[in-house]
Amino acid sequence: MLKLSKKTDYAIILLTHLGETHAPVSAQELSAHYCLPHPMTANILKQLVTVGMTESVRGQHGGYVLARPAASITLVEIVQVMDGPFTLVDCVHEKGCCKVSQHCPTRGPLTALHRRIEQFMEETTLASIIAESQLNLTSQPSQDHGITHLS
Amino acid sequence: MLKLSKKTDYAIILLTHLGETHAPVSAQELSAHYCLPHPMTANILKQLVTVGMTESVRGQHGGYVLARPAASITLVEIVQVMDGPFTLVDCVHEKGCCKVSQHCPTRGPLTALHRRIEQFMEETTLASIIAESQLNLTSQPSQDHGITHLS
DNA sequence: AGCAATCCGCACTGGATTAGTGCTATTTTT
DNA sequence: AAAAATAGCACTAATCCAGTGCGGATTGCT
Repeated sequence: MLKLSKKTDYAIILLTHLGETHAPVSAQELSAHYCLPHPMTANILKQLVTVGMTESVRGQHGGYVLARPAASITLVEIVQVMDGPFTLVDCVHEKGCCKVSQHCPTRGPLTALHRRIEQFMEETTLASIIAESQLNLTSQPSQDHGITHLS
Repeated sequence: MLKLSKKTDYAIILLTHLGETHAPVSAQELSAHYCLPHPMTANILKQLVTVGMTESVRGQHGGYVLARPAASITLVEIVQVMDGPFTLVDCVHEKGCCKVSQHCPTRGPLTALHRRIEQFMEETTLASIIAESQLNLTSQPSQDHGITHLS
């Protein structure tokens, strides 16, 4: 199913929020603000700390902040942290059998597709996501509702 | 997990094979040739018939052939048939809650990514896949083995 | 006529992955 | 000392994918 996991989706939202503020934001605030289940939010934020994308401030009035500039965090990195390594297809055809399809017909086009997706996700940084979301805020609120559904 | 299902992968391989031949090919031949489980192969081919991508020839010496010219079958179509509708994220934020994030920060960049992937998969037809795979056949067999692993 | 090969359509099972939950400890501020 | 917050576990439930199986219909060969 060519889709991003919810965790990845949540992570992007949370990181975007952190990138827009400077003071630490607690997991509770974030989950309340975006109507996400608290434990989920907490887990994701913890995971982001372990990979060095965010830093945590403990104690009362603690919370999370970005550990690195938003421009240095790429979409591909977020996806790989939350979703695991990005592979369009795992090459099932490794076994000695089927020597005929050593040049598997799918490999060429699928590696091409893979690279395109990867490249775009490398170009897309958290900073550009934030920039784009703020552009949308300044435009009309309920203008483009018909296009919001993907596919 | 941003990846194609095996069924989709198999379907591409099978369709590619059908696109290269003219006589009907049986499910058995195909599964033997690519070392795929027979029932799987049969199921995929059946499904491709129901959506009009292939036609079946019953009886002895029967099998499957493409129902349409390879150039008219796009990758996006194959993916959607086997994997279901292509949506990068299903917008979880539909409920009345969270009005603040009506312009969800992820929507902009993710719809952009979505459209790029979709566009590439629309441009990629079965015919172009076949063409590319035949190009590789003429070149050296074991030249580009290091790049075969995606990601 | 009969047999064998093949497709047809449906339903089922097992395993993996995702989504989401819970609890206890530790740190910091008040 | 109490409250607010993160840290680090491990666990459960649900969904989805991969793969299997079977009874039936159709066609070709002998």
